[in-house]
Amino acid sequence: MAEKIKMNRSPVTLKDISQRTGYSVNTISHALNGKKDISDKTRKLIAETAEEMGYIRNSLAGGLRSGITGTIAVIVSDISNPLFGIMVKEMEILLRKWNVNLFIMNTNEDAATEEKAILSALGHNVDGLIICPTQKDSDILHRLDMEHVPYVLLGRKPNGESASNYVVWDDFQGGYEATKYLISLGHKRILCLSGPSYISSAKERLAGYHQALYEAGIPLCPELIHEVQPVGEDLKEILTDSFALPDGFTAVFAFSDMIAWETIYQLNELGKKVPEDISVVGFDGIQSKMPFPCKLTTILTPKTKMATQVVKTLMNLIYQKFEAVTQTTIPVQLIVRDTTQAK
Amino acid sequence: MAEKIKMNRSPVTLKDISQRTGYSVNTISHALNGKKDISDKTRKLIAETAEEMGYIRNSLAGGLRSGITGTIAVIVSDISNPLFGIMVKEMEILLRKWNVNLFIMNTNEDAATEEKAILSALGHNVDGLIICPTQKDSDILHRLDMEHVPYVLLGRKPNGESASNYVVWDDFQGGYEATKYLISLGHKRILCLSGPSYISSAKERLAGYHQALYEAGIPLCPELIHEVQPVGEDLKEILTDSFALPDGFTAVFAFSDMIAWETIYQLNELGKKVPEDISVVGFDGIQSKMPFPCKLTTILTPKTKMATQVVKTLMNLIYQKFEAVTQTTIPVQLIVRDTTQAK
DNA sequence: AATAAAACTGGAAACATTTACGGATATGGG
DNA sequence: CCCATATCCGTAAATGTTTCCAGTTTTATT
Repeated sequence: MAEKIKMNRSPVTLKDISQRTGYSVNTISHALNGKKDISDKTRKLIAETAEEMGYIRNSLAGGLRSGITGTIAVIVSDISNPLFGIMVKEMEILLRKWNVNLFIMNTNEDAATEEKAILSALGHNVDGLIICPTQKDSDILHRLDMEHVPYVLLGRKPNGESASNYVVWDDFQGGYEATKYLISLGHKRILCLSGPSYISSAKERLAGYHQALYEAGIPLCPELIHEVQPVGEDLKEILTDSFALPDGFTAVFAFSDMIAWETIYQLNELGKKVPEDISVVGFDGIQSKMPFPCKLTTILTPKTKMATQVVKTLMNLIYQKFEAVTQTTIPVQLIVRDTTQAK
Repeated sequence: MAEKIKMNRSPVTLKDISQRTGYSVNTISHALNGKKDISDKTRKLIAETAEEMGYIRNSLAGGLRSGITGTIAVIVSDISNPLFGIMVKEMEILLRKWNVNLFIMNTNEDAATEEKAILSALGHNVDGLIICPTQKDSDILHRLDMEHVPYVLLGRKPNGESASNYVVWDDFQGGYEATKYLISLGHKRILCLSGPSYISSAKERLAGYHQALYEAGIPLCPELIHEVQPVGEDLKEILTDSFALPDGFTAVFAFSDMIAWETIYQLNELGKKVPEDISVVGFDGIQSKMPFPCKLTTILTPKTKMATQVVKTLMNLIYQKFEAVTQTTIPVQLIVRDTTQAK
């Protein structure tokens, strides 16, 4: 952070209002904040003068003294991912009602960036954090625990036996239902395009996939399970290789809509039609909030509900000091559309 | 903002480091900030002690005294719109290098919300703002001018003769090229799905549309020009009505990719094929950053360039006090893909 | 060895607000 | 009329940092 050449605002302060009205700075503060015993007449006069003079409360000074800054940091992997965009928007609108402002930070799934972001947030004395953790082991969350900073994990459960508060979707259920549905359509060779195994949601979706296969008595084929990158260049190769397997594959379960779309695109490039040749199921249901022409069969994850629940949990932690651990799992829903059909 | 029950952090302060090392608070501050003459030995010792004690600079206190908070507010209509998501992400990553944090705020294209957001940002003493203004007349930008708060407009030019700094795409060029291209394919009845006329970018795109028609000697049909809402329920009606016109239409120029996608979807619902029956051109080129299966012909607006330029302009304003007005127009590019064909 | 300059460090004020505490005036009941 | 209580308001300390001003020690130069 370079050096700013000179201060350019000279905002009106409580002192200014004090001089104008004749009341003490203290009284002004109390009047504006509804504290203490101030006569209605005085309160009204002060409020009007403040308004007239264009007073804006200085959150830095207030926060410094009181410990409440009215700020929350939201730390996600990638705000340009509509999944996060939708939720962050929802949160921001909710929080504005309480005059709480949002810092937004991207980790890019990098642990060092995550740590830097969290420390920076702490330096700004945020009242709390909402974090979609990278889960590449880092002890930064422990630090938050140590310092008793309220935070809620978004979409991913903590590693190990941590008692962090979190809100997640039912990823196991989603993996299970997606796979079971494909099986019900007669598919047996289901390519699974998973996420990194250290991320809890990917782990659970994969467990759901396993469970569905197991219940249907279909043998598990490790060569049909791949970890792909968010926007993977390796996808084409995976598809080509999988077609070359002895039994090939007839369906794809992708762990995000982004991956599903990319898969459909690559399948087209390879001359395969969806759903005639290959069925594809996604995960997220981003489409439900955005009008894309391609109607993807997917697992719908309720994003508004998630955003609301996360905010509610955090506000409880901060303001009610509701110390009990709150861990919420939100059910998901299979949405059948146009990218799947019976084999 | 409710009341927080009690302070829960007791962070290590300069005073703590002072007591541990025996140096004055003043010296600690200077050592950590590279100011004044501090011996390398002392500086190193202080830095190590700070590190060891887990010191985090309190930006509130620092900002209060120095006037520099290391925060910037980004105010857009809708962070869940990937167009903004992509740019905000880019900005955040750029600014993190200077240890600058981003407040994100949604206006939802509402002037009152915009004003509230900006005032809130001022209360947090942001060093500057990046604003995609609603342009529904409000004098809030004047206030920023009055108070000499650095800000840069994003994607929209100021109303009237304001001397605001801005970075925009060449919307006129985009509107012109999109229309000209459709004309070159033999289209004469081009439905124009515009945005609100009080928004500068929409105005300019429409002017480009006019110009292209004019140059080609094609008469302007007011009934082919419609203002549509971001995610409009009225779209279906517009399309149906337009088909019912004496000469109908054979092509659509949509002012955003979102609208283009929605249009294609609705056209399919109406039994029309794209591009066989109707050609569609979008605006934004969101697809270029996201792998959707539908390859839309569109006007590509360089988003990374925009984000970089906005940040650069703002940083100049804040730190170099570069008072001259900076107004940048970034060229756009027609990308021909699969939703257009000759008539 | 004297003197100037450079290197190094501290004290205290300032930023704008909140809060703990206490003082003053008015109201009401006995 | 007196005391208790409620109502209304002010003083001063506190938050953690930066900055102004100044002081002391060390090094370099003649």
